[in-house]
Amino acid sequence: MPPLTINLALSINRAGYKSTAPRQAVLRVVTGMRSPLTAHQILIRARRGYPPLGLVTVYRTLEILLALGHVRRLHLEGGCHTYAAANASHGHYLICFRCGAAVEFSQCRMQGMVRGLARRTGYRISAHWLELFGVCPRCQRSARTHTSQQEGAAHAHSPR
Amino acid sequence: MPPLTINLALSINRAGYKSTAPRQAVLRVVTGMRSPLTAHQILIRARRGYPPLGLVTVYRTLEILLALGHVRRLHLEGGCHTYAAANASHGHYLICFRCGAAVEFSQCRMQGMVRGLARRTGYRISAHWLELFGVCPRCQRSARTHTSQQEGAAHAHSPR
DNA sequence: AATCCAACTGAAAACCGTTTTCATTAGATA
DNA sequence: TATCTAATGAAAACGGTTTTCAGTTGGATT
Repeated sequence: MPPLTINLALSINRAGYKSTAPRQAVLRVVTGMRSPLTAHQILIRARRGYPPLGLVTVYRTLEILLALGHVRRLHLEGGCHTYAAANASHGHYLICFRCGAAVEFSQCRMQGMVRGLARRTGYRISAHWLELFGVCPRCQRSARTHTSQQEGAAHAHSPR
Repeated sequence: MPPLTINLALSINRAGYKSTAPRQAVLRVVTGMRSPLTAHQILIRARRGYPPLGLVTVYRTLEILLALGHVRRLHLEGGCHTYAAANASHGHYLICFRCGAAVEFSQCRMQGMVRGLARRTGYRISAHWLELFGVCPRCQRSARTHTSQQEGAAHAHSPR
C-alpha cells in the first residue's frame, strides 16, 4: 500500500497517533534500515537519536507500523523476530542466513497450487507464509576469503 | 523418509538412543496424534500413560524426532510452536486456524520461482518455509451452526 | 500563553515457551 | 550382578515480548 518514499511520521499522524520524540526516533531507524532488524537492534540505533528511549516504546511503535502495513514481521528459527520495512503490497522475503539481509519480492505464483490444494482438501485457504533462505551475493563473496563474517543485521539462525 | 506406519521406538533405538518409559510415553502420543500439538499438549497426553513425565523430556524427545525427521515443527504467530508427525519427505502444512488441524502436502511447485529469484538477486537459495492457513471443512461446517468451536488441537493464532 | 486530559512514556515486573544445570535414576552391556 | 553412561525431572535460568503503573507530554481548548 504505502509508496516507496512514504513519510511514516505523516502516515501515523494521519492515523490519529501523536507525534512524539521517542516515536520519531524509532521511525527514523525504520525508514533508514537496509535489512530487517530485531526490536532490540532498532532500540540501539534509535537511542543514538533519543537516548532515554525504552524497548517497550519500540514494540509499541512497531505494532502501529505493523497494523498500518508499513512494516512486516519476519520469523526466524528460535522464536526470534525481525522487522522489515514493507515495500510491496503482498511481500515475501528472501533472507540471508549469514548476515540477515533480505530482499522483498511479491510475485509468488501460488494461486495454482493453492487452488488445487483447496479442491483436494476442502479447506478454505486464506493466507500463507512464505520465506526463502539462502546466502546473499556479498556473503558468498566474503565466504571465499574469510571463514566467517558478521555484519550489521546478523542474528540469523538457519531454518530447518 | 520414514514410511507411514513407522515404529518410532524402533527407529530411535536403531539411532542409538535408549528405550525408556518416559520416551515411549511421548512416542505413543506422537504416533497417535491427529493434528499438530504443542509440547505442553503432548506432555498432558503422555502423562496419561506415564504420570511422572516432565516437560523437559518432551522437548528432548521431540528434538530427537526432529533430527531423525519423524516430526516437523510448525510455526504459528506469537512465537508459538506446534509439532506434527512427518509423513511426506519434503512436507509443508495447511493449517486450520480455527482448530489447528493440519494436512501435509509435498508438491510445492516453487522451483521455477526460486530459480528466477536466484537469478535476479544473486542469492544462493537453499531452503524455504511455506505454510498455508485456512479453515478446515469440519470447522466450516460447524461455523454455520455455532458461533465458535474449539476442538482438541486448537491453539492456532491467525497469521498476518 | 495557560489549562487540561487522554495519549504516551519508561521502569519494573509479569509472562511464557524453551533451555540449562544438576543431582539422581535406570538402561544396556560386560 | 556390577558398572558406566545416557537419560530423567525439578528448579532455575533465559530471552523475547507484554502488562502494569505512576509520571509526563502533545496538542486541542480556552
